[in-house]
Amino acid sequence: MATLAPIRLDLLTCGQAYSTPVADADRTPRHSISEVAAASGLTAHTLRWYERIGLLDPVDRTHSGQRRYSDADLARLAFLGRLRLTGMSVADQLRYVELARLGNQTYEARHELLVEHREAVRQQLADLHATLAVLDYKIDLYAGKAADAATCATTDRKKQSA
Amino acid sequence: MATLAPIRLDLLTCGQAYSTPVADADRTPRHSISEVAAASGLTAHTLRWYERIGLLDPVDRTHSGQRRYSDADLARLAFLGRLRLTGMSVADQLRYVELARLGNQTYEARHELLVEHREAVRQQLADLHATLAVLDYKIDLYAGKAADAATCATTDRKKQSA
DNA sequence: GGCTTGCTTGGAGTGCGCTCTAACTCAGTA
DNA sequence: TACTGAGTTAGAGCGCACTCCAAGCAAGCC
Repeated sequence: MATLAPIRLDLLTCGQAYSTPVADADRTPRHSISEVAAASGLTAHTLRWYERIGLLDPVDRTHSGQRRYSDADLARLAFLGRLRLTGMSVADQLRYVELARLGNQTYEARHELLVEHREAVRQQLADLHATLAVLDYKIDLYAGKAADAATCATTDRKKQSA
Repeated sequence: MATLAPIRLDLLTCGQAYSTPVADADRTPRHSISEVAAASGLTAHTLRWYERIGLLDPVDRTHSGQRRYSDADLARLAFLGRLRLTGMSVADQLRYVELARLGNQTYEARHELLVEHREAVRQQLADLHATLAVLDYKIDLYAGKAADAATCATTDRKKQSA
C-alpha cells in the first residue's frame, strides 16, 4: 500500500510538471495553452478538443477567458499520453477518466481496466519482439543481396517475394 | 550471404503457408479468399482492397473469376501483417512493395526502409516498456486503495488525479 | 427449374483522431 | 489609436484504414 507524502511542486516548469508522474500534483492554474502544447507535443487544437470531449476536466481560466493548466492537468495529460502511445483509444481513455471522476467506489473498476490494458501492452511487446526478429532476418538478407547486386551484375534474376 | 535451397511446399495448408516465412514460396494458385481471410485475420473485403490498391500483386483467378491465392501471396500477407502490427502505414507498406516490384536495383532502398522501420520498432518497444512500468505502479496503487475503500469506508476523500 | 452459397465489381459510407476555419476578444506595445 | 499576437468558440473538414452495398454471376444440390 502506497503512502502519499505531500510534495512541494510550486516551482516546476511546464515540461517538468508534464514529465513528473505525481499522484497529487499541484492544482494552481499556471501554464498557458501554448506552453502545454510545447510540453506535451499535442497541438492547442487538440488540447481544447480533449477538454471538450471530457478527457480533461474543465481547465481554469484567466479573467479574460484564457486557459491556465495546473501541474495536475499536465500529469493527467502525461498519463493519457502513455495510454495513447500504447494504442488505447480515446474512447477507452475517456472511460478511465470518467471512472476516476466518480471517486473512490470506482477503484476496482479502474484497477481492472488497467490490468486489462497491461495485458494488451504485453501482447504488443511480444508482437514487436517477433517482428523485430523478422526485420533483423530480412535486413541481413538484403545486406547480402545488395552486396551481390553491386559486385555481380550478371547474377540470375530471381523473382523477389517481398 | 544467404543460399536459397528450393523447398517443396506443395502440401502446406493455408494457415501453415500464412505463418511460414519463406523467401521463395510456392506460386501455385490454391487458396480461396475465405480461406485466406480465416488464416490472415483480414476480411475478404480487405483482401480485395489490398489487391486494388496494389499491396498485393494481381491474384490468380479461376475460369469463373474467383481469386486463388498462392503460398507466396500468403507469405507476403504475413509479412505485411507484421509491418501493420508495428504501426507501419499502408502507404509505407505500399512503398516497400513497389520497390520489391522494381527488382534487384532496389535492394539498397528496401534495406534502408527496413532499417529505418526497425528503429521505429525499437522506439516503440522502449515506449511500451516505460508505459508498462507506469501501469505496474498505478495498478499496485489501486490494489492498495481498493483494499482501503473496502475496509475503511470513513477514509478521507482525497481528490483523484487520474 | 429453383434455391443456396460463395464469390465478383466499383463506388459509397463509416469511425477515429484529430485539424482547420471564421469570426471574434483581449492584452500589450509604439 | 492602431497594430500585433495569442487566445476564444462552435462546427466543418480531412486522412486513414477499412467496411459495406447493390447488383450480378457461377457452381452445386434437391
